[in-house]
Amino acid sequence: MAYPFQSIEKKWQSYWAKNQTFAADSTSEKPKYYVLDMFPYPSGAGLHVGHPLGYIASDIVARYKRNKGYNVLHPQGYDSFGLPAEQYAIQTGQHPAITTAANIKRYREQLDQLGFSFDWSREVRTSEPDYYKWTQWMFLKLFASWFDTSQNKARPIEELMTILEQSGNLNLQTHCDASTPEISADQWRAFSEKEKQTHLLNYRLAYLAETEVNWCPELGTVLANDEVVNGVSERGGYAVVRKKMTQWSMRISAYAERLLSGLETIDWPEPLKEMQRNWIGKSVGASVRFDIDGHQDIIEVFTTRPDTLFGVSFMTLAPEHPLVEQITTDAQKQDVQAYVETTASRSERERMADVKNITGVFTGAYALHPFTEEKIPIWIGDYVLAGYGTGAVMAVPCGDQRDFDFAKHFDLPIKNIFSDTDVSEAAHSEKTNTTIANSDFLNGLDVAQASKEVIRQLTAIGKGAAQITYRLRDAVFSRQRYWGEPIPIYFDNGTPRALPIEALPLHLPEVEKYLPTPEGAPPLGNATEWAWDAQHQKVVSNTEIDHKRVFPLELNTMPGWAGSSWYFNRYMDAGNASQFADKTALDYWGAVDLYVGGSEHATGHLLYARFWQKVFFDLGYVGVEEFAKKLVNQGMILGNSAFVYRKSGTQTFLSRGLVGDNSVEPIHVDISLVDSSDAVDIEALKQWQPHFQEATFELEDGKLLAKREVEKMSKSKYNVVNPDDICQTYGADTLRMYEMFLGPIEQAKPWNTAGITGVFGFLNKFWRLFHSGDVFTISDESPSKEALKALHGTIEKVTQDIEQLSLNTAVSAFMICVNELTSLGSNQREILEPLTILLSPFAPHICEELWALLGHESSIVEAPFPEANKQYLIESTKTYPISFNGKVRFTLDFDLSADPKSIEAMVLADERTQQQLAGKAVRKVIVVPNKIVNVVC
RNA sequence: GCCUUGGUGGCGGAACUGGUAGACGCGCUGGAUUCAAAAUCCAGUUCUGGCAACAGAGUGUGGGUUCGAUUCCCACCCAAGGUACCA
Repeated sequence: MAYPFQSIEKKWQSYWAKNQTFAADSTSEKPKYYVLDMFPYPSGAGLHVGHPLGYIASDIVARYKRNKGYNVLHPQGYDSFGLPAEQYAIQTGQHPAITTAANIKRYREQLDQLGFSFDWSREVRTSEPDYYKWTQWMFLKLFASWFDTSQNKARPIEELMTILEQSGNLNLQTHCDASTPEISADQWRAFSEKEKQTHLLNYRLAYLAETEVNWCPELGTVLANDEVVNGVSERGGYAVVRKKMTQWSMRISAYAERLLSGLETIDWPEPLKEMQRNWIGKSVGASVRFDIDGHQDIIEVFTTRPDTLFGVSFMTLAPEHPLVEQITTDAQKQDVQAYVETTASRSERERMADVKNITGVFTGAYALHPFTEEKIPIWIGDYVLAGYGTGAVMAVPCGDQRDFDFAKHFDLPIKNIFSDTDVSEAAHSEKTNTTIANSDFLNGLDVAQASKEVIRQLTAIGKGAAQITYRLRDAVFSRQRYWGEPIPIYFDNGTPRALPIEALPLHLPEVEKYLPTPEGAPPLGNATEWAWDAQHQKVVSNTEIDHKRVFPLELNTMPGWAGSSWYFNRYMDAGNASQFADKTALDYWGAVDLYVGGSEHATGHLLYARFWQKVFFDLGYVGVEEFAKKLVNQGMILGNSAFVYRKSGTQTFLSRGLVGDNSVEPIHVDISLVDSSDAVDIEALKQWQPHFQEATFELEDGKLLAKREVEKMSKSKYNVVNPDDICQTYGADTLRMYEMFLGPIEQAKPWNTAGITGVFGFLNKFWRLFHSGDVFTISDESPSKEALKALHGTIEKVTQDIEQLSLNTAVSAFMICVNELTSLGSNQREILEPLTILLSPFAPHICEELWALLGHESSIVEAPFPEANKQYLIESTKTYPISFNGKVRFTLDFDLSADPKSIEAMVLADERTQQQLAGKAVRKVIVVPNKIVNVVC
């Protein structure tokens, strides 16, 4: 008989809810611990067994830390703005808020049945006005800030205005748009209000500018760089094209260096840090200015190899480079124009797909070498990207493979500037194994020395300087969608203006259609009530826009990552109506101590959240610069798909062994129709989908065998395992422990329902320790030494394992312990009481029940976590393996208090030693305490 | 190509700073209980040979260091994830 998990789980879940057992207190004297999960998007499909993996791990840590005496914050919420609800709204006209609320209700039911110790009183939903009010508030703070490079931090825009008032921007050190004009204080003062506002957009951390964006026509919106994968949209896989549009952006590039160096201070997985480093893409090198023969203009290039300056044999400009038109000679005009047009007509995707084809064209113009004054032909090539560096490169064929290939293809000279290095077949792109030659004052130097020297000389003649470039681009922040936070901006004669803070939240208006307007404006363009009455400080009907002081409101909404960039701070003081969180609460909870979530957010959410946190740290709103001290990526739980093979063009299905040379298509079938021997239940298959009723089946040994494959869990692959079903059959405690037992949490692993019986059996065995027959029975006698040893060894091991998040081995340790106690017949209170608390983070329901049966009234969350008594772990005698030259030959029992010398003497005195030696001399004896004795002979 | 992580039985996976490799679970085999089944319990299960005691091999491959290597070093192979005309 299985233990009554169903009634137990229901009982304690309602007990916890009723007593607010897990509500955290922000004013505790106890040390704090903040465990956070990445909050889910509540999709319509509900949870499958893969989703709760990370939640279970963090819940174990949360419960453990509570028992360890910490004040634990373990909240949960919903990232509830998002595309699926909006697309459902487009199809059905149902408001996304309704869909979202229904999905959240379902999520909550599923989460509750797993017994998580979330503090639901702090729940957040990014789509609720009392939450997104503060997202909008933060946007306005970003809008009202600029980055001061001299102080390396964000500052309020008013302080910049004071500086401009006093001295213009001539000596200003800031991170601003490349096209920002130089202005003096006089010029600034002479600016009209509109001119001032336009100028300030060059500095604001949230700014409106015409930028080249990733436009996805299918989705009808722009996408951030991290939402574009291989030239298509991450969601849906639709084509993405480059397009110039006026868009809101976040000046995250100002924080490139701090985002990079901050990684050194946080305990995050190395692969994830590496992804962020690559995304930020720091390159150290120099900028070099080349004069153009017969022109006023100069070409500026960025290079990571300034040491190769004397190896330059041509220059290459991106086809979009602004100088292309001006410098092209009449003779080359036609060719150049044709080339520029062809490249412009090609999508990003085509350009990427076709990187092996070398294309380019000569402009007819020449640049002049900064030292030798040599004439260098200027070419155009689409291997140079307009968006990186300066959009121009100095081509050094002997030191860069792409330059080499380009030179070979167009028969341009290849000058060798490396001594004793062959560059006839390929470029020498490594920075090692060579010294510089044929390079005037650089001859004989190595790469590092030469780089340093050439930068010194370039600086001296004013033709270059050391420079650092980052790949990180500013993040586009506008989305042409309905179901997102409205950007709290109105337009005064085309100039963007912040809504006053008191006017927040700026509520989403009702619209009739969730599609873009016929003119192509975002869905908010359909709203009739979407204008700002500045005088009365309220949103009014669009028809009033012509009136004095009524202005159009911004139609774009914020991207999905806006709300998730700061939610961890909101949990600290979720109910606060007057601030995003009180400073006292923020200071008390500080940073997240353990953050659990997927690595797919590496260059999205996790980068943007770090950026926002740094800005609000600079502005003094939060006290820590990195929001999460430690992060763990849980691996995916994969589904075990099943296929049957259909003979091509027929309705005949073959058992997998009969496929042979037949041409077949694999067809997914529902995994519930396939048993553990991979045989398909054909009758059930016919019931499942009608078209199988007319099918014929070719069997082997009377069975239709399916092919198995491990894939991502998804509805369309019919391989989803639902946690509800597992809870029904085995209970939540079994599911929790089994998911942990499956393997290390960082690792991806396939789900296999068959294995769950092991954990289920364990919990039943544990239950039976407390019961004889069906009667609760425990003994008040003193436990045996063996039982105490088993208990304390388990306490020691489990404590270590939880601290290291090695939860699979902790489950194993419990199994060993219970097996041992069962075979000892040990059911003493002194053993079972601590064991119950020890297990409670993993299997909270059964432990609560047993704890109550043990006669305690209060919840076990208040019971102290047991400490291992080391005295029980030390054995007085121990069996040592004795090995000869590393091979174990026999064992001997020793008193552990004996010193190594006497152990050695005993080994040598044993007659088996003499047998093993067979006359050979003993060279030395190695005694490894508690492990092994090795005799070297 | 580059970066990161990893490679251990039929399977998921253990092994602390180098110290008896394969814990724990699944599966499989045999047994007990049962009229029978489910459930439960007991024993066995890396491979090869042997009834057995036992012997030999064995942590992707090849070398090295060491009394002793899954662990450290060198070279290579493979897999997963990330990323790419980034100058």
